[in-house]
Amino acid sequence: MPGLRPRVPRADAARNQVKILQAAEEVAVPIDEVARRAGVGIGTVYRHFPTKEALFEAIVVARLEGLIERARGLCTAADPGEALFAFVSDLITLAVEKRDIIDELVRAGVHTAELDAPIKEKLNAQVEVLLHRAQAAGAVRQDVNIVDLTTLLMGTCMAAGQQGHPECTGRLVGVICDGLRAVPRSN
Amino acid sequence: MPGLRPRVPRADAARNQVKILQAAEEVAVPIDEVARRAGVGIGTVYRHFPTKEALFEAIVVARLEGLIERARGLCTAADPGEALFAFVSDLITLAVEKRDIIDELVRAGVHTAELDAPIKEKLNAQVEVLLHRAQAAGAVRQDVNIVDLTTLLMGTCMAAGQQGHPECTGRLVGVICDGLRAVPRSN
DNA sequence: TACTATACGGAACTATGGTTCCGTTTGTCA
DNA sequence: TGACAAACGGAACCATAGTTCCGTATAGTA
Repeated sequence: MPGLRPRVPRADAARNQVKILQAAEEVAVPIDEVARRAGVGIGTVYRHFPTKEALFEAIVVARLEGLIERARGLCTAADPGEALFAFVSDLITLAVEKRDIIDELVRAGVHTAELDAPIKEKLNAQVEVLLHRAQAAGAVRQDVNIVDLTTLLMGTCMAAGQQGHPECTGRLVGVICDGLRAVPRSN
Repeated sequence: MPGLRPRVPRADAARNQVKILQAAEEVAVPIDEVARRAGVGIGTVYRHFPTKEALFEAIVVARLEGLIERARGLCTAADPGEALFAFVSDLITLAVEKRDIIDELVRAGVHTAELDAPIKEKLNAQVEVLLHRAQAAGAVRQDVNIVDLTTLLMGTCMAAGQQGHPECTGRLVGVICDGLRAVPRSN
């Protein structure tokens, strides 16, 4: 049963995989451009990632994993409210810094929806923990749910990433966090 | 000087222009699909709009004009705060309803940035009036500016439009408006 | 060092979708 | 009701960008 073989990759292959991933992070689309920047041939890119989508997905997954980690870390913070707000702030700041990828993703067509579900689920679950803790502590209004929160965050990340006004970041975070803190009104 | 001729279009041409515009509103991309839905030939689409971009731009401009109108109407409302919040609410609701166009626009590649500048400027100016009035009335925090506001709105429209959760709309609007109302904190 | 599985490079191919062109049709007007 | 400018239809064309294929190069190993 050859399926059990660990499949040790050749050294150059491992190196190239990293180069490709890095190149794709910095560039906007065309595969041959990614190849060029990574200093490899097109064929090599395809050897590592069967399809352009797969390549992007790999990048996104890596990024999401980072966020999950961040969220997990904040779950045990002393102040649950501040923990959630810190997460919001980090996320949006990151989106602004790495705007090319964000709007690549957006433009590449709402992969958001199709993307590897399990990882999104994991992130969602982790953020939900943050949200619930913050709500339990009375730091965040009761009426918002995880879907509301992620929608709000997704949107702000996209918008903040697109139009290049990094100086707004702080205020955007401020408005959103204050909005989350507020007591719901009737209107 | 033939340039002064009013250029009266033929009746069928006028009719087709409308059909094309309507078809393009409902569909996602391909020109030939737009043509099919409009019940005209591809050539006809191109007779009316020199390029695909021009077609989309025409739609966006029309839509923005509607928003400008709406904003203008709200400028004289008795309660400046509520006027701004009403605008926010309308805008986001509209984005959710017409989500196909929104994310078409987004996906079509941040035309947002390139788009016919004057009309954007006009909308911006009009919304700015709403914002300033609301701030003067003490209904909205002083630290947000027009760029912050539009970024926030753009983002929420995109996100709300994309992932299809219309039931969140109300809460999103709520969070944002409350965030705008809040007094800025130091953190 | 020789051998081979693994990996590489990139030309060629394909699919998609925008745009052009021109022969045909039709609205308008005398 | 001609006559003709205006408008139409859609096949053909072109560009872009993703993907395949296969001959060549090389890391790893005996």
